Amino acid sequence: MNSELDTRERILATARELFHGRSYADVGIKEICSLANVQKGSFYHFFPSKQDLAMAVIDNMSDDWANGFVAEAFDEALAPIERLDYMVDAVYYWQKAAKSVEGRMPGCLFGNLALEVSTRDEVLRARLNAVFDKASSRFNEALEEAIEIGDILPLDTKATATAMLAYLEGVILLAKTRNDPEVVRSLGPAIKSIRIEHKHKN
Amino acid sequence: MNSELDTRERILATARELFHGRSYADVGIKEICSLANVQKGSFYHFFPSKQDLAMAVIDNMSDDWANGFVAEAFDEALAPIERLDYMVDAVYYWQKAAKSVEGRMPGCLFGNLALEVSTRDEVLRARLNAVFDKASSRFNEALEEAIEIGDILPLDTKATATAMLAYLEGVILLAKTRNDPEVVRSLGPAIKSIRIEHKHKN
DNA sequence: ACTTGACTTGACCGACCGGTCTAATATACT
DNA sequence: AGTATATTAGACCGGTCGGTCAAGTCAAGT
Repeated sequence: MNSELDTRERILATARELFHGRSYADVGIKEICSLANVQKGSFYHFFPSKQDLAMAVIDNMSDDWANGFVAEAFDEALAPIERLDYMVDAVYYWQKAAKSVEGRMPGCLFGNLALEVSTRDEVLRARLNAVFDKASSRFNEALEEAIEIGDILPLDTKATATAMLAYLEGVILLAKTRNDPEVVRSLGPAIKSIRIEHKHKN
Repeated sequence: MNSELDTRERILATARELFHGRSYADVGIKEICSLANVQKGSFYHFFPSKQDLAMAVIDNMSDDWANGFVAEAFDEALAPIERLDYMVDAVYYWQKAAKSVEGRMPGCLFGNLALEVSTRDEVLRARLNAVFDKASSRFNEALEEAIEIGDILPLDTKATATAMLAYLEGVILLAKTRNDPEVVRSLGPAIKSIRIEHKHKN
């Protein structure tokens, strides 16, 4: 029987929300437990450590993300270039909604965690890196397709895809620092202007 | 007399290094004090709180930055477009050097702090935002000049300048997550491909 | 009926956090 | 010399941190 949403799920959802809205270090296990209506002991029954919880949160968010609006954005029915705009829009609306609820722009959970923990925790860093790789490959597919159908001139799709992801993360970073989602809308579309040519043979 | 480098300066330098190499939350005042060979009491004589220390660190780094390689990069003797490459190079060599010393890529102090604290601390957030504004205006000047001398076609310089800064921060974020400065070198130069056109009149 | 093992409870642990405070000491001015 | 002031020293504070643990509860398996 589901004890009104599996205890584990409740912990996960609460942790995800808190980590996203604040930061890894600022959110304690005690707070997660009380928000999720769970006792400490139960927590440590499901998650051996805070680090393990973070891993689970990353995986969980990554899945939701991949099956949610990223799946929509990179839908093959959309023209490849339009997928980029869709992605930017999705980020914009999400951040805007989050801000109107919490008062602050939370930014990207992965970006936030990456900068916070990657000098301290190899395991989490690697996990976050894998998430970025996966995201970047989505951009890559879109670019390859765009070239194939002649929408854009040939270029180094892998490098450009990574650059686009970097740009998106950078835009979110700046928007969060300004606490203003409109930055995403005004800067975001320029993601389409980024180009990295194939390397010349030396 | 300088007690072998002003106590205050020693605290500042140590804190800057630690905050940059790890994070704001992870570094305690006690650790800063012992590394700087200063007692707690002295610390709180110079800095009313950890937040004030963070402010001072931000200002200090911002000054060093503006008078250091940013001043070099945006030297008016350089062709405007070359300044962008210079900036990317500077970031690359700095991150590479830091990694070879510490084993990890620290990334950008401002970006790191921005994502870590801006949902929690309005004052720090505003300060960081001001730093980004200042940096962005440097890009803006270069772009205006580049247009004036006909190096690039007219565009929305302010928006493009901010986009370029965002891109740089994003590239650093990804590089840090990969713990690989080479990302800066391979992705960085594409900063020149970013363009945001003037808004159409509606 | 009895055992097993997953799950829950909440008290408890040592370590550490940011910050305070009093007393001592060095320095500068008169 | 005497006094005010800037600086240092380090014990101390309440609170929180991540994590442990012994003692249970409860449902399913035999």
